[in-house]
Amino acid sequence: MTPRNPRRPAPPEDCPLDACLKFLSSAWTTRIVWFLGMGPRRFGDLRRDLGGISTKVLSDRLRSMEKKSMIVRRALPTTPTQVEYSLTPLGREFEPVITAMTKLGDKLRDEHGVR
Amino acid sequence: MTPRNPRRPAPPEDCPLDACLKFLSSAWTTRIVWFLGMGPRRFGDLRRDLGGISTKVLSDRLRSMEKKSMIVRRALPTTPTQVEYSLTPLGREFEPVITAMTKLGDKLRDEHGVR
DNA sequence: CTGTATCCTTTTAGATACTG
DNA sequence: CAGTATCTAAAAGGATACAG
Repeated sequence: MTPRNPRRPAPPEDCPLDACLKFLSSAWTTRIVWFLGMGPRRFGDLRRDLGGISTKVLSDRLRSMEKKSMIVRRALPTTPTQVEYSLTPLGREFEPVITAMTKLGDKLRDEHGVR
Repeated sequence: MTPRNPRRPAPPEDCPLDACLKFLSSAWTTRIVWFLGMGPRRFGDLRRDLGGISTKVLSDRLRSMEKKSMIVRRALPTTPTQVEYSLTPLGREFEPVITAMTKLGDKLRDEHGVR
C-alpha cells in the first residue's frame, strides 16, 4: 500500500491504480498485471512502465509471478537477448480485480481528494 | 498474498478472499474491510473473524486504517470498555474491489485448483 | 538488453507478557 | 475487553555494480 516504503518511486501519471494502491497494498504485482493486460511486454518495457523500479525488484516480482503461473516468460533468439512476458489465462483472471481497483483509484482521486 | 510470512495463520474456511490474496498481497487490511462490510464489529470480534491475528498486529492495522480514514473507532461507555469499529464512507468505497477479489477467489479455487 | 549479486532499510507480522 | 510494550523475523523494496 501507500508509502509503505517511502523510497518507492512515483508511478506514471496515467495509472489510476495508484490512489487505490495507497490503501490496498503490494503495488508491483498488481501494476504488472495491469500493464501486461495491454499485451505482451519486454523486461525493459515494464521497467519504463513501472517508472523507476529497480531491475532487482522487477526480476524478483517476475520470477515470483512466473512461479505462480500468472505470467509466462519467453526468450527470443535474438542478440542481445530479448525477453517477452505475457499473462497466462490464470493471470488474466485478475483483470476484473484490476479494473475494480482502477475505477476505485479514479474515484478516490476525484471524490476524496486522494493523490 | 500467500505465505509471505509462513507464520500467518490460516484464514477462516468461509472467507473466499484467501485464494485471491495468495496472489494479491497484504491480507489483513482487505480482510478487515471484508468483515467490517458485514457491519460494525468489536476488537475481539475481528480477532476471531481473522482467525489468529495477534492483538499487536490487529491493533497496528486498525490504527493505520483509522489514520487513513477507512474506519472509525468508537469506545462505548461500558465496563469493561467495549470498542466498536466500522467502515467510513471512504472505507465502503473499497467494497467493489473486495467483491471482485472475493469472486476471483472463488473462481481460482473452483477452476484453477488454488487452495 | 536482460538480468544476477550484494548490501541495506522499511514494513508487516508473530510471540509473549502485561495493563486499565 | 481492548489494548500496549518488547523483541524478533520475514518479506518487499531500493541502490549500485557487474555479466552474458
